[in-house]
Amino acid sequence: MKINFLLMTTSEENYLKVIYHLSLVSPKGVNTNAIAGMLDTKASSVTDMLKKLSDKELVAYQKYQGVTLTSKGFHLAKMIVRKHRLWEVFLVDKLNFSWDEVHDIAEELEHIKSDSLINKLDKFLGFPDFDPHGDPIPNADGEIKKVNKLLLSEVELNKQYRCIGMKDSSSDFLKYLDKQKIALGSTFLVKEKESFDDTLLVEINSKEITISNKIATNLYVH
Amino acid sequence: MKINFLLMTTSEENYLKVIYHLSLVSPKGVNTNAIAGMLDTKASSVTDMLKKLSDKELVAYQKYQGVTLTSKGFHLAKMIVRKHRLWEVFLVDKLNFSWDEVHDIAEELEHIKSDSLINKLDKFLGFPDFDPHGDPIPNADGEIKKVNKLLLSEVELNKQYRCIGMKDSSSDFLKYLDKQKIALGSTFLVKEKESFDDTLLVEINSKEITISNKIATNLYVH
DNA sequence: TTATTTTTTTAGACAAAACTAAAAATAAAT
DNA sequence: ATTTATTTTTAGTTTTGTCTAAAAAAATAA
Repeated sequence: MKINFLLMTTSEENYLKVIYHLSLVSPKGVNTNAIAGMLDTKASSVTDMLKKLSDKELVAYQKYQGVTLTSKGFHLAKMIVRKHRLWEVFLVDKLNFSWDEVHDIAEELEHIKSDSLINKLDKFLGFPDFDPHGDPIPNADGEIKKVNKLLLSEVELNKQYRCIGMKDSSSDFLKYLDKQKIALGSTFLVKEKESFDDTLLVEINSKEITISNKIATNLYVH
Repeated sequence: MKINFLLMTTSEENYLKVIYHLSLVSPKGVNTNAIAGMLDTKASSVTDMLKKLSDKELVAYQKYQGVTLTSKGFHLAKMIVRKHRLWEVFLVDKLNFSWDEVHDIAEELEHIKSDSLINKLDKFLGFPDFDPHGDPIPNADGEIKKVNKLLLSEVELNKQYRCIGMKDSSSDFLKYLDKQKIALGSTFLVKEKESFDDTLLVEINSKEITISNKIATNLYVH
C-alpha cells in the first residue's frame, strides 16, 4: 500500500495507536471515553483530535457515533505498532533490558520517523515475528503472523502447551512471571483444575506450581 | 555531578546543544543571531527561550550580552551530544547506514529520555570514544577524550598522518570523501604543496591524488 | 561625536494540544 | 413515554513555542 506523505505529530500517532488497539476489541466503533481513558486525557480533547484525524482521512468519524480507522489510518497504526515492538525486541535482545522495563522507552522510540531506520533495525534483529511479550510484529507491508492462541484457563488437562504471550503486559504481572520463572516458550502441562475457584495445578519446566485463575486468564498458550 | 531532575523539552534540548557547539568557538558568550541561524528560527524566538533556560539556571543570560552555559547546562548539553554520537555509532556500526545518512536520524534519537538506555547502548557498542565522523563521545560523566589534531592543510611534508575527523560533516563533503575512498583512519602523506593555490599532492592508501585547499582545511589528521 | 546600521528585545498574535464548564445528544430507567 | 443519567460535543481558556512588527540598545562609520 502506498501512503501519501503525511507529517504526523507524536500526539496524532498516539491517538491512532490507541484507536487501533481498541478497535481490535470493538470493531464496530471506538468510544470517545475509551480513548480518553487509554490516553489519560479528557473526552473533549479526544473530540478535537478526532476531527483533525478525520480531516486527514485517517479515521471515519461521525459525531456521537464513535470512530473507526480508514485503511490509511489502519496501515499507519500498524506501522507504529511495528516500530514499538521492534524496538522492544532490540531493547531486550541487544541491550539486555528485562521485559518489564522496555515499554516506556519503546513508547518514545516508536515515534522516530525513518522508514529505512526501522527496516534496517528489522533486518538487524533477524526479522522477528513476535515481541518479548509474545505480541506479533507487523511486517513492512503491515501483514501480521496469526497464531491461534488459547488462554491457559481454557486448555485441556494433561496436554503440553507452550507459552506464547500475555494478555496483560503490565510490569507487575511480568515481574510475577519472572519470579515463577515463566517466560515466553515455557512449557505448561495442567494436571488438575480445582472446580471451586478454578485454581490450576501446573507442571512448568518440570516443577509443579499452583496458578490462580487470574493468572491463567492472562497467559496465552499454544 | 548530580543534576536535579529536569524535564527538558526537545526544543530546550536543541537550544542547549546549539549553545554548546557555538560556545566552543566563542566561549565569551554566544550571540542571539548565531543561535537563530543554527536553529533556523527568528532572533525573537531565541530571546524567549534564553529567558526560559535562564530561569532553569541552564544558561547565564544578560540582555544584549550574549549567553553562556552554566555548569548544569554544560553537563546537560554534553549528555545530549553523547546521545547523538552514540546513536550515530549504532546506526553506522550495527545498522550499516553510511556516515552521511545518520545525522538527521540521530537528531531525533538524541531526545529519547532514559539514562539506562544510553548507558546500555554505550556498553553494547563497546564504549566507543569517537563517532563515525571522528568527533569525541563524552562518557557518562561528561568527560571527553582529547586528541591534538591538525588540519591536513597545516601538516609537514613527507610525514605520515592518520585521518581522525572532519571539521565540516555535511552530506556533500562526506560523499566526496567516499568517492575518493577517504575514511576515518585513512593514511595521508603530503608529497607536495602548490604555493600558488595551496593544492596538495597527497598519497592516500598508496595512491596519489591532488587535494584542494578547501578539502585540506576540512580534514583533521594526527 | 553624532549619525547610521545592525543586533537584540518587547509587545502582541497565532497554532497545536491540552483544559474546564456548560450544552446537546444518546442511552437507561422508571 | 417521560425522566434521569451518561456520554459526547461546543465554547472559551491556557501553555508552549513560534511568528511579525516595532522599539531599544549596541556597534560601526562618517
